[in-house]
Amino acid sequence: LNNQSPDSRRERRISARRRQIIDAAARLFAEKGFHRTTTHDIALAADVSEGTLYNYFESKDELLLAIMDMLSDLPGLSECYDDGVPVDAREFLVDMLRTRRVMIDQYGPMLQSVLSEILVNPELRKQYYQELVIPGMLLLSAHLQARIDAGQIRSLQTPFAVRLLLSLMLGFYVLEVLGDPIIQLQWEEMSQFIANLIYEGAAPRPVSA
Amino acid sequence: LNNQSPDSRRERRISARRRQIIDAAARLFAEKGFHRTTTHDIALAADVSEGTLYNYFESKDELLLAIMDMLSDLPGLSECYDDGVPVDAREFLVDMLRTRRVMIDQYGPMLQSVLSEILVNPELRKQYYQELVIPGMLLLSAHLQARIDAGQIRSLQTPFAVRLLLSLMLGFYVLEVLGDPIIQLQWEEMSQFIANLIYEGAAPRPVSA
Amino acid sequence: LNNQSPDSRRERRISARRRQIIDAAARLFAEKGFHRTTTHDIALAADVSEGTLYNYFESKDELLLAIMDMLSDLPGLSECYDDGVPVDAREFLVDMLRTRRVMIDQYGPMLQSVLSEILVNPELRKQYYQELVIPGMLLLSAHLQARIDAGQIRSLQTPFAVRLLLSLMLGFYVLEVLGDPIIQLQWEEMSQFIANLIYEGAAPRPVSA
Amino acid sequence: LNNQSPDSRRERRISARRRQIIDAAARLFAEKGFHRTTTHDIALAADVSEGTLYNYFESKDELLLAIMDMLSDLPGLSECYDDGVPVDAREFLVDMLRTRRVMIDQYGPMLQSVLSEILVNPELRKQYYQELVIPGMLLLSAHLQARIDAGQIRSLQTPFAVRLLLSLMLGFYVLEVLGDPIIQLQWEEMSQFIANLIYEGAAPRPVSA
DNA sequence: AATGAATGAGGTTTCATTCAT
DNA sequence: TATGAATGAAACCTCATTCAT
Repeated sequence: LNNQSPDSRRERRISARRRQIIDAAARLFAEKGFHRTTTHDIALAADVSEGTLYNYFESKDELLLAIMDMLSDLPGLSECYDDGVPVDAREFLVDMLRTRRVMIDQYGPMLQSVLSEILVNPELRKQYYQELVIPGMLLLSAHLQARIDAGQIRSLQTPFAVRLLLSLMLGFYVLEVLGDPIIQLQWEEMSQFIANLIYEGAAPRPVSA
Repeated sequence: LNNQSPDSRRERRISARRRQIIDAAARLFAEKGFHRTTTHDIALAADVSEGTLYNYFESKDELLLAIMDMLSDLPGLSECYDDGVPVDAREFLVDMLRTRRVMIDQYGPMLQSVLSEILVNPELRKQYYQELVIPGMLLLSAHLQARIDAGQIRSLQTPFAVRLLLSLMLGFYVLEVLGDPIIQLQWEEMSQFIANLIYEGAAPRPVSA
Repeated sequence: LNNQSPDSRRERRISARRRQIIDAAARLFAEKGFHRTTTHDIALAADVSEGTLYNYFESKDELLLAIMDMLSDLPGLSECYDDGVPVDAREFLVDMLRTRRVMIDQYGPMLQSVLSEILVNPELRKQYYQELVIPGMLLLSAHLQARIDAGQIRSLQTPFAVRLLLSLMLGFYVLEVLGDPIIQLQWEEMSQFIANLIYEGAAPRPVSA
Repeated sequence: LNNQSPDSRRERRISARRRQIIDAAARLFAEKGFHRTTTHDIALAADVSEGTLYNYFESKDELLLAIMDMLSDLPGLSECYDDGVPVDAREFLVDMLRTRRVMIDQYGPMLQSVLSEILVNPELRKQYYQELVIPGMLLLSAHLQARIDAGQIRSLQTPFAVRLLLSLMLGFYVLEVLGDPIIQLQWEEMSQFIANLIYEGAAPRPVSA
């Protein structure tokens, strides 16, 4: 009944251990920052010895990179727009914001620590941009194009539009981390508002005759 | 002709020294991050001795706080919308983005180092939110209201709108730090695009009869 | 046909394993030094697991002692002078140097690692002196005496002569490890020269009338 | 009366501190070996803090290199044969061995730790050979040639002779470290014996008619 | 007021050894 | 018997801070 090859069991154990360490580290990094978190802290939180950390990761820096890799492996990114085109454009925006919220709830801590380091680490920055930002923009770009082709939104310069949306989400994320209550508590309402504004514009409504 | 009181000269000298140290620190913090920058590095860059640093700042942490204080003293924030209301709403948005660009060029390094730490330092976060974000939102809010009152934009929920704009700028800033070429090189065109989109909306244009 | 008692087979297997580990260790110790060689390295080189090392040796230190024991078990030392006395004294010196060369080729790495540690480990030093140096000196002493008795060399203070010869060989060994090209490449010629010099002396040759 | 420039005082203080640390380190390295000596030990023995060590030396390895450099800066080497040629050849050998003894008493600990590492560290080995062994051989070579020219010793292949002498001294040094009582206690007598043997040879003395 | 050498607590990392499988 | 993941003590090194000059 031992129908698992020992190798596969071993691999799963190793991968579970890695995950256990990464999760502990990401949480602590988000709470106190990468540099204020000691390897001792991580070992304690992950319930392993400090030595064991180094059986799974070459260095503390590697641990941060591993966290970043997890972020870029997110199945989420691709799937989150995959429900097909049919919904109308306004709904699409709301959906995007909603999905993002879910992902933040799940991967927020990882993003937080990574983002903090990225801002001040040119090397990491480059890697992050290549592995996360560019793929994200490509996906978003394709979706926008599909909307345009479907006539749901007017033709526009997608590179600019993509940056608009991405910046918006990044900015919301930062505001959320900063503890802004509106973002935290009225996310749904705000999503509706944003979607509406972007769809209809801020210009005074022409008095329909 | 020594019409300056010795005290005021002394004060100015002290304040110049402080500024010299803060500038050096902010630059290094932005380049390598707060934690990877040693007090030795700062002393070298500011062309003073390490001991002197401690005559002007109680600790390295204090230095970061001083940088943050400089950011919140920026006259810029208030002035940048002060040209009065007359310009039309679309132009207002473009102006805002343009002004932001100028400020980033000037205060970018300070913001970069502070933002990085804020993401992972709850205490700093709170202070930053109170001293920088809230005042900024209030200013923006007032301006928006003025536009609404002037009939330049339609009535909308200002708290949401304010967060939209702020997030947008924060997000742009992060994308810029990340090295996104479009943001860096086509800022002017992109500003026009954004202003337009927000003003007119993304909905397909009704074929005017 | 199983004419070996299981015990003896087992013993031989154990002893072969020990030898396999010792050889790997000695090689690595000579290459990188005792302290820069990890038990992990040894396990890898000996093609066993780290755990297995500890089934055969109590500790890493024990491994070094085992290497030293191998050196003192060398049959070589005693045999190398055993060809009897007949050859003339000059030839005896050349033989000695030649034999030494062969032994170095074989046991060099072991000697190298042991010697390095001996220089800085008083305990080991004592043991090495007792187990290797003294027996070696006794052997050499007996041989010299035999030569003297045979009238092949003049009567001299053997304790001093023994130290002269031993030091010479030790010194040559160190020079060889240091990479001196003359020692490495012209060993044979040099042996002849040394033997000659010691036999005949460095004094100007009396012009034979 | 402060007739010393502050700079020169500072330099001397720094250089004294360096020496103080090097001496402590060399002593400990010789006693326990490089690897068994901790930076903590060194700091304690040199009566400075561990941090201070690193104000004077980049790393523990650098400390070993500094010790080696001191050995090669020895004025001794060149001076020790400088008394001119006049003394007879036998006396020259005795002098050489005597001088060596003095130098060992002074620099022995340094040599001990360096030699131990050299045996198992190829990089160090090369440097040591270039900086210490080769210059030493050149000096010795010149002296031998002078003796030959003066007719005090017969013509011989100096490269071989040089290696003979050097090996002899190296070997004696190792035997001394090993604690051999004859070398330690009867050095003078032994020197005489060696000088004699090498000068006159081991061949049975022809019965002078 | 300015200096920079000295400090030592504390960080990251290594590695000999153990032990459950 | 063989394995190799887990361990944790201890090593090397850094750096914010102090203080005598």
